[in-house]
Amino acid sequence: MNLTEAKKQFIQTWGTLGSEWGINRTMAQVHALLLISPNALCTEDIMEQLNVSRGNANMNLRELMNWTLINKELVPGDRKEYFVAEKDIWEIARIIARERKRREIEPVLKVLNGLKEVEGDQSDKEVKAFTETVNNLSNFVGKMDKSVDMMLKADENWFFGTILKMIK
Amino acid sequence: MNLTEAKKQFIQTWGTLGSEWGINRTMAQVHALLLISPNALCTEDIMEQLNVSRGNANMNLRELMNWTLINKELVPGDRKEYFVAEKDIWEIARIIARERKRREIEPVLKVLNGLKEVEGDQSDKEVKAFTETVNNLSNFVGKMDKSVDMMLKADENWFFGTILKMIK
DNA sequence: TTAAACTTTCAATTATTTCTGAAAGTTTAT
DNA sequence: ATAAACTTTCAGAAATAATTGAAAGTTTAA
Repeated sequence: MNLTEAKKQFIQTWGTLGSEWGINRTMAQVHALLLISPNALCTEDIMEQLNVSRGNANMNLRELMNWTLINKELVPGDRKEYFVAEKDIWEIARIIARERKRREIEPVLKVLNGLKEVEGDQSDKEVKAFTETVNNLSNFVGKMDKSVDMMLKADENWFFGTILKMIK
Repeated sequence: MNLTEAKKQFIQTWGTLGSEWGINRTMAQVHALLLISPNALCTEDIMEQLNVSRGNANMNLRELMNWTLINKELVPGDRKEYFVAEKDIWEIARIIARERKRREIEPVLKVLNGLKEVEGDQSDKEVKAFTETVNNLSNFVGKMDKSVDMMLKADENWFFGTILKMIK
């Protein structure tokens, strides 16, 4: 397979994975494009290569900056903004873990903890089933949260080294 | 907070989390409803409690069965089908991990491995950047895949015991 | 200043996903 | 057989999400 075809397939695959994970497809595609690009790209480049409008390109670049998955890069003698992606996969994984923890895990944990204090008689089976599920979930999600914290502090080799060692 | 209000909030929160993870909101809500229900519910119950149509209820129940997150339960002397959710959170986590691995990780891994064989001169920086990213990603996703395999075999206490011990 | 170069915004459009509900299909009891 | 009880299907409707593109906003150089 030639490079042009391979790039296309890579960008497409990453975009599909993105939507399956609740991430805007174009955002994932812009990220993919920058991931495999040896040099920084400007908005025009992205519009051209992905066939998207200026507004769309701008919006998704901004969002990728929010996630800190990409950075602006200034090219001397040029007024345009150029963008480069963080290339270290472990660093990317940490950024995504950190953001999803903040946006998803933490708010849910907060709600679950609030729901532990539902009033009612524990001999009522409705109440019992509810509190049991909420307690179990809150306990589980709490452990997930702590596990992500650990991963955020860890070094890649040590992390996978330890995890994969368990399998034996 | 009273039970009715708490239930509503729980179902709503779970539904929102579902959409953030690329899962149909109603499917997540049906799951939530069954998770906190002490007894099996029939399609009518779900239509009523979630205010959804028969078609919608049926479709999402079927999909939850596909995931094996819920099971049919027969009530003697009744022709209707009743549904119960798996309540063990660790088992639920394993089911979700297993399904997402199958639907998302494995296909991506396959594509990435295919893309390793892109033809072209490694002294071309475009080719070099592409193969480097693809190789790093493929390596990383491969480790993720193996980690999920391990989790699928593991016992909850041992798993979190080991993971959380690392944090110290 | 000011005008060119560039970025951001946002109302309107388009695309995608989800939902409805009635009809068709299936099963069971008699 | 057949009719009642129940489940599934699916074309069209509704809801949601993403995209466009032109106008407004901002920055820079001279």
